[in-house]
Amino acid sequence: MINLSTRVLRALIVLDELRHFSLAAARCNVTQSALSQMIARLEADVGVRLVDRDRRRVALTAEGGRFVAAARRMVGELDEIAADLRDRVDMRTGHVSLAATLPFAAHWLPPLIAGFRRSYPGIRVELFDEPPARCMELVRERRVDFAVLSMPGPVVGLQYRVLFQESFVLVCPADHALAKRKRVQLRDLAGAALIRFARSGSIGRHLEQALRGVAVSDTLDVEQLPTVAGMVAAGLGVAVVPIVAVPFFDPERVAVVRIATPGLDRAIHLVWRAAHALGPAPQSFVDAMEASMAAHGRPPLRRGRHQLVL
Amino acid sequence: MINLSTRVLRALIVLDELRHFSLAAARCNVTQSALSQMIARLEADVGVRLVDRDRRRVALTAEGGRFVAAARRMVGELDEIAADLRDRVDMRTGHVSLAATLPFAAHWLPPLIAGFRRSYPGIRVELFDEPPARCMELVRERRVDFAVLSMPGPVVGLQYRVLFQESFVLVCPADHALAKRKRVQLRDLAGAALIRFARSGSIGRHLEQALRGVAVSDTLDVEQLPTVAGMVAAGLGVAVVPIVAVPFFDPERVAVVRIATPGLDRAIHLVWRAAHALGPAPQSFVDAMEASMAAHGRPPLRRGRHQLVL
DNA sequence: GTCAATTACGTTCTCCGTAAGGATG
DNA sequence: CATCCTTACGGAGAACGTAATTGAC
Repeated sequence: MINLSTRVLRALIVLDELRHFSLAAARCNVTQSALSQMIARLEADVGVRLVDRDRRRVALTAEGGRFVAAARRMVGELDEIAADLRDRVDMRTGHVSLAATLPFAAHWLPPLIAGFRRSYPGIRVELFDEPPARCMELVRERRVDFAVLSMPGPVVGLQYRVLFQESFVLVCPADHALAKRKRVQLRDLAGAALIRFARSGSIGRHLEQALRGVAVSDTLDVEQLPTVAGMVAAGLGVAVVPIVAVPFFDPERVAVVRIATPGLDRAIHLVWRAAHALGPAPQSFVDAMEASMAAHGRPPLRRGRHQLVL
Repeated sequence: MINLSTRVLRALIVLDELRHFSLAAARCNVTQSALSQMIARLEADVGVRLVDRDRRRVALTAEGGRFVAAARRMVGELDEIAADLRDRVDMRTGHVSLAATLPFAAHWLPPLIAGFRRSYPGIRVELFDEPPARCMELVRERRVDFAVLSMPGPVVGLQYRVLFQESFVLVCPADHALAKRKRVQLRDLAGAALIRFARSGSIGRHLEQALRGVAVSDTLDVEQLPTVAGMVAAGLGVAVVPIVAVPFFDPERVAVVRIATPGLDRAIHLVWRAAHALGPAPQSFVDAMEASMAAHGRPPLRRGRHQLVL
């Protein structure tokens, strides 16, 4: 099985173009002697005479002509893939696909993606907004490069690290008794009508534990965050939601109150395939995510036309 | 400009197939350490991580996948051209094209070509029967690999060597006075009606010099050898022709007599491009030509159903 | 004699193998 | 602790450069 280096192929191509050993050698940055040896070795390797060397004139044989044509195709292929990879490293082309749960997908990521696309117009960005379980599936299936969600614990085939600590807030009708408070404790919810959401999911379980022992007056169970937002706005009750969910709530009709109960925060993770490094574009997107959080310690959020500060 | 060897490409392809460094190394007949270094060097060369190495699992990155696809195309191209060249060296495929003047093309070469094609069914043979000047043109234009003809002298761009010495014979009507002779001298043609042919060509000039001083009774000038044959057969006169032309003459009506005048022979040459070696197939054809002459010292010729002996 | 490619030879450098190192399950 | 990839280091061989040689014009 023939082995040869692309340097030899390039040398042959240059020799075919210039038809002159010394000039070709100069262009290849080797001595004329080295070029002569390279071609001689190449001919020995392929077992055919490729170049007719008159002392005065250089020309390829018929076989040399066929070979140099193939050499051009090979070198072209190499240069093409090399340029393609360089483009990807330099972020001129590429692809990022990620999965995230609804609050991230709907309110945090859009401006971030917009900024990323401005920085790297050649990179295609693909976002899947799915429930956490499906997000993890997408990562494992290689459908996405990574996901943003709260991991319940280690999962085979996946690795993760903490992106930030997410805190929870109380959302209540603007005219609710707690609406004017700067901060509340979970036990302050005693007697309130509580809207619980996604009880089967990780948030639901997380909150259920935290609220154990707090005697609420009434509960409504729903799955989707927008439903919670509608209910609170309608005055049906209060809810405890992660802070990234705040933009779902109508600022005119819903108040947001920080919850001071310690230990309520939960970690949001960056999740990607085990044994896989992120490629240049995905890595760069992650960098952008972390940079956007660097100043705040959490994703910056807007509520209505105003930056949300708590 | 990236330089790498096909061995590395093959190694990467095998690694992609087996997804296991140790096994891939074994198949490549190198140690696992060597393979590891090869891949590491390759990654450094192209500037991108190509392989994700979990200690347990090996998988290509997105960039690695693109690169290995290109690697497969490159290696495929190489193997293809290598097989093609091997086929040509081993004479399984190839091409021979030659030019020759009429007598060679019409009577000497056909059986030779037939034998050659039996020996090498994959080789295409192309024969141009043209006048000498056109034959040389064809060689210079690279339309043919070589030609068989009598060179008047050195020509720029062409090189040649003697294939054999061609002698001349007298052809005369079977009832002619000289027909019974075993051999004649040129001066014996005095008083005979002489048919001259191709006076402008090399044969014509060659004979005109030789016949200077011989007082023939009459002359007819024609160009084409078949015309000479028809005239002699019709009893219009005698002619001096190269021995390879004998098969053109009707054995029933024309006698052939050897000419003993010394110095009348002329050399027939193998002519090919200067500064060019013959490829495998043309070289082999030339070998076959020379082998067919080895026993005779000249091309073997048939006249009617019988081998011609003079 | 000059130009241009090959050959000879010494040196450098690449690349492989052995062996130790480190991480993972 | 076993597996499997990486790193370290030493040696063998390939390839390059310098210089002498050959060959053509």
